[in-house]
Amino acid sequence: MRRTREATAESRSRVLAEAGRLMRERGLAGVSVADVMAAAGMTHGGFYVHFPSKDALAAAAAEAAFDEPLGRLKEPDAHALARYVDLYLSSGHVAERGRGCPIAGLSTDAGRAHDDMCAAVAQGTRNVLAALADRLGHGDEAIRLLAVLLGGVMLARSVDDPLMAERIMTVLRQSSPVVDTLKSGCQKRPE
Amino acid sequence: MRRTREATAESRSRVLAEAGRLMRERGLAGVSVADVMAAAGMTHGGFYVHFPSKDALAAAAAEAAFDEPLGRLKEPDAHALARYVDLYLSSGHVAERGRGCPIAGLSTDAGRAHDDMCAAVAQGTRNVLAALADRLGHGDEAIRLLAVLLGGVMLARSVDDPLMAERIMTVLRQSSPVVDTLKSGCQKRPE
DNA sequence: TGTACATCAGTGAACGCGCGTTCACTGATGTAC
DNA sequence: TGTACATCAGTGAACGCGCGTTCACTGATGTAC
Repeated sequence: MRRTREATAESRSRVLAEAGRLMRERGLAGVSVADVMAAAGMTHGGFYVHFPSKDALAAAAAEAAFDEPLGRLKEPDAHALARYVDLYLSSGHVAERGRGCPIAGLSTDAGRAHDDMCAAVAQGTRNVLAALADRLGHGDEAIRLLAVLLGGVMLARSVDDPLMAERIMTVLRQSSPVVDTLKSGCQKRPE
Repeated sequence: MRRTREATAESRSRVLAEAGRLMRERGLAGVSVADVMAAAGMTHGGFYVHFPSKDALAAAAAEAAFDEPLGRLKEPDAHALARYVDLYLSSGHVAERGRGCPIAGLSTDAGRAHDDMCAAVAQGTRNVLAALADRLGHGDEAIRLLAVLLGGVMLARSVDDPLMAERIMTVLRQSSPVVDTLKSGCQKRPE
């Protein structure tokens, strides 16, 4: 049955959010259109009202998945970057792939997917780098910081052991590159 | 028709090598048993002579994929670590996923796969960390170095732009953490 | 060493299942008057 | 504002395709004598 325009928009948002979560958890190929629709509280037939294909959903969901981290990085107060780094290098981030960094959760799949999803993740990644560079006042520092964060979480997930993951997070939080970067970041944007 | 024992072993090796390459390029779900067998010069029916299931192949291929990088890290001469880092932070490594680091190419899939592949990648990752720690004389330094390497290649692949990838590689090669780590590595094992 | 037979690596057709996509249908919403 | 009709979001069955796996078969290899 037909829904209100508002309800339709909410349906589409739920589909996007659940797709973003499930894709990060199970991978694009590991999630079916029916899975996503069921998670959003619908049946699979209605999917094509919202998206022309599964590939189009993947691209839109990948783009949408960057909204949350980019929003956090652009919060006006001075500690936004420190919070971002603390949350990134946390055991919770290692465990909760579905709600974690979309670069860590989607970039491997994006490289193998159709052009639209690949472009969405590439643009999102550049946006995160740009937001970090804005905070740090230096593009090279943004690259250094994001490499450590991304590599740290990938490494901690790869070892598949909570204790080892915690150690990796601790070492990287204490490591000079991250701390130095954060210090210089706070110096540049003390507001 | 039956083959010699040697030919059978070579067939199995070819299947493992091609599976490792294709899985890193296209992902586990993106490669069919028939694809792997065709790449190894056979038809799909013979697959089950060598492996009981596709999952078992994934685990065996993941384990085998670590042989090459671990071998390079354990070469006796003093520059093995420097060569490993130079090759890791190179544009060629960003582009050639099929022959690149198995952590970068397989860990995302491993986290979603059955236990055997997950365990194989986890063990391989720990072995790489141990080999780096042996070279550097310090486990924490191994974590810091591998995080930068892994994160750098993931980031360069994610932006999907050869020029940006080259910039990321250059920044990380010049960055103090990697260079410092290498310096201390050479000091500890000058032999 | 030579011979006869059993073994088994690899072939290619077939099966069954799940998935992306399509489609006829439903009934509440939106709109024209 | 109220009414009649057109629209369309969502349902659930169906289709076709690809994939993992099985199986009967082939013929060269390995082995027992």
